[in-house]
Amino acid sequence: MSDANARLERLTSMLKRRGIILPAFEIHGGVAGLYDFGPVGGRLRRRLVDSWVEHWTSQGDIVEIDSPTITPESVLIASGHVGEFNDYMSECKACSGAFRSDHLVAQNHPNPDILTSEQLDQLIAEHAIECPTCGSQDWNDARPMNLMFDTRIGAMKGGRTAYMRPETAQGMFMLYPALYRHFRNRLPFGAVQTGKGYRNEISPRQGMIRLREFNMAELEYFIDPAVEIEHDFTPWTSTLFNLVPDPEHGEPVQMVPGEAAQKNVIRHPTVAWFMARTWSFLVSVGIDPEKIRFRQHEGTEMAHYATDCWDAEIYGSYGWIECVGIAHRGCFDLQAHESATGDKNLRAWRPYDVPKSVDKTVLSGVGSVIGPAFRANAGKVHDALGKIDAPGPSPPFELDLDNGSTVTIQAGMYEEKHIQSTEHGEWFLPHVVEPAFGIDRILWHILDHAFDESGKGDDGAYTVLRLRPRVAPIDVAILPLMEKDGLEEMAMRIHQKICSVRQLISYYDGSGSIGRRYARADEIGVPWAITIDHESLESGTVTVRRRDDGAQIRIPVDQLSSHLTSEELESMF
RNA sequence: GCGGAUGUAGUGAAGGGGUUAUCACCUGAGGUUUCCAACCUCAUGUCACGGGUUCAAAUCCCGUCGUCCGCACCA
Repeated sequence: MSDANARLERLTSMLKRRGIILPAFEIHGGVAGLYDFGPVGGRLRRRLVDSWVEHWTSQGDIVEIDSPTITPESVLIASGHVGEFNDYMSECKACSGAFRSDHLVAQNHPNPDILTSEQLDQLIAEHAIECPTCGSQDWNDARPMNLMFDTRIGAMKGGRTAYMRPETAQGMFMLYPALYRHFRNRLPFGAVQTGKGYRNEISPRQGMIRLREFNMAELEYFIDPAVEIEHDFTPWTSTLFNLVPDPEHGEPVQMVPGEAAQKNVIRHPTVAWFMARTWSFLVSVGIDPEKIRFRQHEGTEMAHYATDCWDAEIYGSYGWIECVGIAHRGCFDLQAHESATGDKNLRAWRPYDVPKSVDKTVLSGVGSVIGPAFRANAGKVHDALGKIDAPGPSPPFELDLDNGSTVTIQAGMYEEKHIQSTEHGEWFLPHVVEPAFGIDRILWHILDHAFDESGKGDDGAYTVLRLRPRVAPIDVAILPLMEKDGLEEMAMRIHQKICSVRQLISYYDGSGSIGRRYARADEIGVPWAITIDHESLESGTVTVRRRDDGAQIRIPVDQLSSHLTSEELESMF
């Protein structure tokens, strides 16, 4: 076994032993692709998600929403997920190549998309379809590849088909009208949502990398495609990003994001800007900047909705893993929902710089004549006349109505009407830039990058989880030097006081030698350990030990929670 | 879904047709200890599930389930 695999096993078993990440439902045998966050991991995840939400909402034009995970089928039909996820696959028995069954029979059927698996198998057999890879004609039966968990809304047969959402994004699109009102009809604006997404993976592998139920965090940023946003790239003027463009577009380069946008390596400046903001987030929660790269999707691998997509990949025990997808989705989703529902509220209003005035003369039916003459068709006649610029053909003339019939218009049935109006703008479909984060994958890499076994002394074998304080599950360990002479009472009081402070969590540990307790705290990444000794009883001061180097200072106990809250302990060493 | 491997305490491992299943770490209690996994004593906790063979199954056989690895799949 390689060293890397051995390290991975030690990390995994530590995560399980210390209650960070554990296989779910284990007493019932476990289920691949489902994990629990334990007493330590649960808080780590919460801190990570909170950091993420704060990172985006601090921008000022982004709000948080939350929508159901159960999603009616029609939503996912409109979004394309049902079509995309419902394909049948055929596998070649000879070379194990897997192909979409409908593509295999595309030449043999006008609309293979609608065929059942039996029909597909029959067509493949009839036409002796060859495997595109190896030429064999021996196929396994077509099987559906729907990766969504289905369910029903409502009991019994009357229930409506629904799916567990495969992404959170649709919730933001459903709420577009509410967001548009909230932001007083002004683009750009965005919404974030964090929560669970579901994919019924055929065979989940690689631990936290491919899950059946996973934590997502997605941002939809709505922009006017006609307006070039001036993004401020100055925070990253000396930060070189590792960029791996689509091979058709160029070689991997290191470049600051502003330049990459300017030189069109990244095609859209807003995409570049979100890539930069994403980089900053990842680094702020403890991802090693050396292990981040951005890779552009190739045309063939692009999701069905995306027009340009860059993945943030993080390097860890499983190699380079896609952890964030930043996609320019164009107007795909809003348009899809608009045409599926006919809803008129999925657009934004763009005022013209100079209002367009309309000044024309058209024909206008005379109601008192047309009404009796055409009765039920009168309305259509009015509409058709209104489209004819004055003076129009000389009467009598034939007029085509939009219901296909033709009527004869006599003089006196209409008059000329002068129309003068001003158009101040137009309705358009906003475009969307979507950064979508796989929280579990990021969390995994935080742990992976923080897991330090370099040890101290000769024997090595000392584990420290070097988590950033902002994501550390526990802020501080409270350790009485010994559990006697009143040290334990004082320690317990401090512990309870810290825990009562908003956003702070401590834990009390009085068992084992002081060194063992430091080691336990280090292993789950507690950044600070407070030790209460006899001097504490007399002077009201305690020692603060820094996880990363064991250095200690002594501070008054009543300053503890304020120092922890303000994160200024670091500067006191 | 296919092929291979595998399932023994919280973790990691050893063992194996025989009645009390072993070891280390971990965890807990007590002792000791005035700051970095010290030490001593004690304790909790385990053979995935179901069936078969057998006087006796954790061990052998069959099945199921789970897990791991490879193939394939993977917005």
